[in-house]
Amino acid sequence: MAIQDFSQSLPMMLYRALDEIMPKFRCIFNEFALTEQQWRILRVLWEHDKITLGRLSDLTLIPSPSLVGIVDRLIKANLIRRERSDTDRRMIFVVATEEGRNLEAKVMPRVNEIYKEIKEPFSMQQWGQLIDGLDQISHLNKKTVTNEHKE
Amino acid sequence: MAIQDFSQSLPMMLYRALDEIMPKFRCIFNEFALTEQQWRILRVLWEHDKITLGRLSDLTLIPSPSLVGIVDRLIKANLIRRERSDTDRRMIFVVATEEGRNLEAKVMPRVNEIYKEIKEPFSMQQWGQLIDGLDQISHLNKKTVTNEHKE
DNA sequence: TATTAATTGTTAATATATTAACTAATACAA
DNA sequence: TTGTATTAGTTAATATATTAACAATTAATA
Repeated sequence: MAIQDFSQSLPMMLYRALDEIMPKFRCIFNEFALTEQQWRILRVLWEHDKITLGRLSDLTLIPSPSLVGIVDRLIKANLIRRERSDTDRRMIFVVATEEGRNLEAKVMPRVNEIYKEIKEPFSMQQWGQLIDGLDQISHLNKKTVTNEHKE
Repeated sequence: MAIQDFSQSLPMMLYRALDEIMPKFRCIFNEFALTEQQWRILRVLWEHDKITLGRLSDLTLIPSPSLVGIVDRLIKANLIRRERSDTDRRMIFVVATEEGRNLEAKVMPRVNEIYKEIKEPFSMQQWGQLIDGLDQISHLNKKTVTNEHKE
């Protein structure tokens, strides 16, 4: 017995959950003239002083080709800057400008407020189960729970 | 205490889960020269003989402006067709062609196979908790539902 | 009935996703 | 060292998302 009802399939449930919560956040981002992807990059830079484009792509889940343009626009907005590595000239670091860093104190409280609203109706156990389930999904290929036979 | 670690926030957990599972499905879609969105539309039409663009947008979670072009391309591929309503000339129905309907028997078994793989490492209880959690997220604005239901 | 409001779908402008191909720099092996 | 493979980032082409504005149709109301 596989997927019966499309609307109840895992992918659509995930998409629908995002479809429900992200507009709430995007309202805030728009107030600060940020797109969701731009915010993700700043959000990571608030936790990492200096980060390569590759790692930034991993942490934001923004594909490298998209990252190029998004970073360009953030630079134009004077919120971040590029910095080529001296040791490995292939690598490019991204750093938040002071203006970019200053945004954290303005945006985060608003975002945390919404986040709290979303989390509030859940019991601590329910929430934990949800996060654990999602975590297991996103590690399907890593922790091989199934058999690993040799030949 | 709100969001501490960006990577562990609900939105990023949801995005990461999708990022893990969707490429598996997209491989199959590509074999049939379908994009993910095109597949969603066909998937809905296999459950509904005739459906308006508005409702199709709701069920596929594809925004109306995007739907226009996606439907155009599906028509060009001879998989669906438009049909203007006689009773309310604002509405446009979308219907699968025979070629579109025939795809179901070819694609669904492959998709179900992947779906089973994803679901397999979960206990029935774990899976139920995950789906219930996602369902509660996507109904935050509608109604506060207590879990424990469904037969 | 004339006017206004709401609904359905579309167009337009900009930003991002997806896939493939490509450049430059580095690592590595013969 | 030379040749090759790998890595980090970019460019290109096409498809989709987001937001706003718009046209056509229907519904609602004075």
